[in-house]
Amino acid sequence: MNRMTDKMLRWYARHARALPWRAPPGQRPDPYHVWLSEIMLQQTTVATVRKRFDDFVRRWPTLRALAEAPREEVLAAWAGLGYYARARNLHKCAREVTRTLNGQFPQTPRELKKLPGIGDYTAGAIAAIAFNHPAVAMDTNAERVIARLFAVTEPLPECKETLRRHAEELLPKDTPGDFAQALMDLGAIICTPRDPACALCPLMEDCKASKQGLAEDLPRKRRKPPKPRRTGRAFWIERADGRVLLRRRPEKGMLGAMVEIPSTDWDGAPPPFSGETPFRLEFERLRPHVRHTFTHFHLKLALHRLPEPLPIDRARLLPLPPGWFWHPLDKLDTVGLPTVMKKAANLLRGPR
DNA sequence: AACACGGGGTT
DNA sequence: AACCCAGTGTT
Repeated sequence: MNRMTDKMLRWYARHARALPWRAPPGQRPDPYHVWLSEIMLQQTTVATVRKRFDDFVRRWPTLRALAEAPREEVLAAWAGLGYYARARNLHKCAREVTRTLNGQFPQTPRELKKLPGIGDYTAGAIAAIAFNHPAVAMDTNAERVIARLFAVTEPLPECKETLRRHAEELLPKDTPGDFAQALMDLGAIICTPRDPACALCPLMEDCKASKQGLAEDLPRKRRKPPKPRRTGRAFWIERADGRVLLRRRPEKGMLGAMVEIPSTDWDGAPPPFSGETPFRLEFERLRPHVRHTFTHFHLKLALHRLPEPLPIDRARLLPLPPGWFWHPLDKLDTVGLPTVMKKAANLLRGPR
């Protein structure tokens, strides 16, 4: 076993974080738990996932239970976690594994990668952690730790292959799961993006970047372009019996397949207020806007609502397009609004 | 290789 | 405001 690997594993044995999806020492974790946690953890912090993982497992204790759940319920349970393609793929993957693989996840990265929502990293992580298959799991933690250990100064993403080769040199064939998680915990606790705790690092004397005073500068990354600003309008249409008009978004694109308050497109320039309001109804404008930042743009959402709830008999005359529905206001929290829509609803349902 | 795709936390 | 986070899928 490589000297650095040995130090890493010894450190991990003493400092591993206790996390809900990890098995007690000496036990094999449930592949369903490993898979679910890895999907949730894609671009999402441990603190956020901690709160949601238990909810999911309580509600759907097995892969089969998740596969048999209605898709809307899974999407609603995912609301607020972001990157909603993950939720669509999660449900699709659960059904594929249950139906065509007899409920058993494949054990190799090559086969795992064929499943929806499982890419290079997640395939390696599941194979290593759940099945002890000798694979590396290159996430940003692993990339950072390896880039520093070997002082890789070439920027990401060009150096990805170099980093992977270095990681594979260190990979212990007998305990790949511990290695993957040791790399992650080291990256999360010691080898942090900013102000790494090199003095506490078990690999300090092996780390080329630390010796050169380069640790905090690695890995190098290219700067991201600034986010453009967009605007839109949301329309709150309440009915006299305490329901509000919602709709499901298209399958693909932003917030795909999620529920929203009827809104205009989010362009740079919203249409005039008196223009295309739903059903040509007359709306009042709320003072506060909703500001929300997505991955690649800032959104400023103007909020509109009817002066009075719509009488039932008038509401019945509205020609509801496919995907639109009246939803009880007292059950708004169970419908699964994405965060931007939750912010809007919280303002719209309150007083002016 | 570049881009689309959320949200919350830190600095 | 910029950066970060247990990335994947599409083009």
